[in-house]
Amino acid sequence: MNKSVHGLAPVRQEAAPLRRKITSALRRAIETGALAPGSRLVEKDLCADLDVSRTSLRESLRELEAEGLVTNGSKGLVVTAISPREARNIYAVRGVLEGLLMEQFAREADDAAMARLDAAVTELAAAYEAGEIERIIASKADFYEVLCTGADNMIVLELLSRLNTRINRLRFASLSQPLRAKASIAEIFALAAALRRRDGAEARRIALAHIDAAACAALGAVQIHPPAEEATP
Amino acid sequence: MNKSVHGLAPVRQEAAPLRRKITSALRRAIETGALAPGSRLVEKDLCADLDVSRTSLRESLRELEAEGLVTNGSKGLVVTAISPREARNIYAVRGVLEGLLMEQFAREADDAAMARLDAAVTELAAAYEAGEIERIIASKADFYEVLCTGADNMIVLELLSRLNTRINRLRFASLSQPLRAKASIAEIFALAAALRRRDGAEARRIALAHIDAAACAALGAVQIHPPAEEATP
DNA sequence: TCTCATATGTTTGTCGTACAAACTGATGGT
DNA sequence: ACCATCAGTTTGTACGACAAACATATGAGA
Repeated sequence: MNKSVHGLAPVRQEAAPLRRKITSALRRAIETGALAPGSRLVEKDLCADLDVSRTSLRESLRELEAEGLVTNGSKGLVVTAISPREARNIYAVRGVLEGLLMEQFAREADDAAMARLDAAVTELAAAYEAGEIERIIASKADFYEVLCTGADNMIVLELLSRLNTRINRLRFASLSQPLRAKASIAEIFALAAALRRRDGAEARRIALAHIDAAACAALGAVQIHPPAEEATP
Repeated sequence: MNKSVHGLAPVRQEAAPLRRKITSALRRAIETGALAPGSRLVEKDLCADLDVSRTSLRESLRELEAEGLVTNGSKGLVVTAISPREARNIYAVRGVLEGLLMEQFAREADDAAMARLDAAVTELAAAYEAGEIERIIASKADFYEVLCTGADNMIVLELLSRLNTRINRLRFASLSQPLRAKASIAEIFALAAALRRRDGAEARRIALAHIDAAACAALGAVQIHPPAEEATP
């Protein structure tokens, strides 16, 4: 997508409509837990807090509703709570999506994509090293962006982003374990190496293991991807 | 979810908010092609057509935007056009999601789920037989609902629904081929048989083949799931 | 005192209007 | 034929209004 021959990053969107900022603000609040799962979202209060009109606020709430971050229960809008089962399913889905992504990237990525991958991996490793959770999440988003662009599969990017917003609260938990961080770096490097070798199957295996580990860290679950996943004769 | 011991279907939501009806109406219009891909969505016109206020209409548009059915280009809102590449990716993603779904269902479904599956398959086959496209799509939605409920994975249901709204226009094309219909019935029965045997791997293989065939019918593409998909040593 | 019904307040869903800013297209001068 | 200005359209945002659904408090009666 980025056809620039220079290393210029695209200019950031300065003039985002107000409702996007509202949506982002609320999304962040939900992800960080400032708005706890299950808590009610009262329009009047949110308008007062954010100092915006109800019109714009409601449009933002519709977006969040469509994203699944808030739910329209019988008692009005509440922040969606994710059950352990749902979390497990999200990790399982991420597994198959990332598996697909790895194989597509290994098959289709061009040299520019590989170069971008290296840069993204380096940055991600630095972020893990630094231990700054916000930065890790941002770097990881970039990392996926690079992967999906290289694989030319924006559908996966969209779905993964959507899933990630839901489990970012859990990720805060798993990412704050320093032990995991060390292991994660190694896994990411191994992943990149496999991709550079264009070994999609191996990359997929590493990605699955990576997600499993993250899921365990986040959920304390034992097995997210049971043996059946591998049983292809 | 449906714990009723009788065969009672849940009561339909009578008092849906107006904006839901608006959203549904627009979604249908897009799916059927009444609103063609690329065509502009002018708020004032839509308000006039649907006879609703701009406030409610705009909330609906935000939902559709979050669903990816409409896109906010530089020239205002337009109906999202799906490129062949995107369509291929959607089919590929459906493949891995349904693969996961099959294995989960085979592993976790209880007797009630199996019974519901049989009913759904019978209905789906009847729909194919009758050749009524609307009915096929509705039955297939039911079919997935049964599968996801049995697999206890609502996340997949949500993602598949989202993907399906995007490619329903293509499905109109592929489903109208009577030859495909015959083959589809056989595939669906084989799928159900494998699930009843709890043979997740086989069910997954059939599902992949089914999607491949559908994709070919819709896109004229040759291969959506290349060999790498099977290459698990 | 406990219970129920009524009154009161709060929240949501919908509408209409308004207006600034961005964008579009038309008009007209050179 | 080209450009500049002007008017119309479209979007983004805000406000105020009101009915209906819902919640809460209040008070009457058992």
